Amino acid sequence: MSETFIIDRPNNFDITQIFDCGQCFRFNRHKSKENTYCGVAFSRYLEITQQDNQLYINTNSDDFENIWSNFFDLSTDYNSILSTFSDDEVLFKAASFSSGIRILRQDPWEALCSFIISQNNNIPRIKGIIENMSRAFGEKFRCGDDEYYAFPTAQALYEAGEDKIFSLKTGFRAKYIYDCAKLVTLGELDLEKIKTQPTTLAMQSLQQVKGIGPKVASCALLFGFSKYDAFPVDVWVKKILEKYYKDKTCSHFSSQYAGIAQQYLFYYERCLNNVYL
DNA sequence: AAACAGGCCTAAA
DNA sequence: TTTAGGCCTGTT
Repeated sequence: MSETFIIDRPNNFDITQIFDCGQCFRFNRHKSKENTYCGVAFSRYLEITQQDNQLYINTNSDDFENIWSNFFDLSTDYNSILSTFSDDEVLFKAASFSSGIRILRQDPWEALCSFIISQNNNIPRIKGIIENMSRAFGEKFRCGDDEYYAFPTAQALYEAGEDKIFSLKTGFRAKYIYDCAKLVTLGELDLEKIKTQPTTLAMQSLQQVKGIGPKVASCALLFGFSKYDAFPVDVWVKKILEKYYKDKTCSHFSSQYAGIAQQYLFYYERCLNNVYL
């Protein structure tokens, strides 16, 4: 339980970039421990520390192999992806700056639900809602002496009902969350099937649901379904396109790694604007 | 106090 | 097919 798994000199791995680039909402910098992030994913609690070019993960080798190796997308060579961006000066600069980012392989339902919550919302409040929602409807589990809550299943939210979801201050998103949870529970929205669909089709499938538009769908696909070619366009990316790519067409970002490019640009531009200070 | 936040829906041109 | 308001809530 209290084993520590160590990775020496991880490639393209910066826990600050990974957890602050806005792709997931349940991990935060540890209150007191330096260089440590902690959070919950896949019904497990994780603490991860990065210092002196080493990674310390509080997990046993079974969970590392079965859960976290996949979660952190360790089998993907980000340097080779990054090198495909070398013909775009702005992008290559952004990518070099953000080269420690990895696109987490999050649970599809959690990613989808989280990005429904994210719409017209700010990150601290998104995190708060998700935490309260997990506390209210997620399965409780223990890690050491402490208790944590898994992200609620679609079925748990469906059974909770729209009113209880609304009471968590989700506002107008409550009915979107409820409807989506219902569809997933009843098998009318098949996330496993969507995982196998090409991105364009997967986008259409998700956008059948009211409350899921292009931004929410593409974020869910990128962060929850590992669709690297999904290209979320939010207010920041709009600004970036205006600022650096005025003369380009949108097909400029249509490679199989467009989503990763987006994330590099997104993080880079937000750092330029001191969003993370 | 009014505007805004990692959008989306609906109604109207 | 594109465009303007409105929307829950919390923060500034």
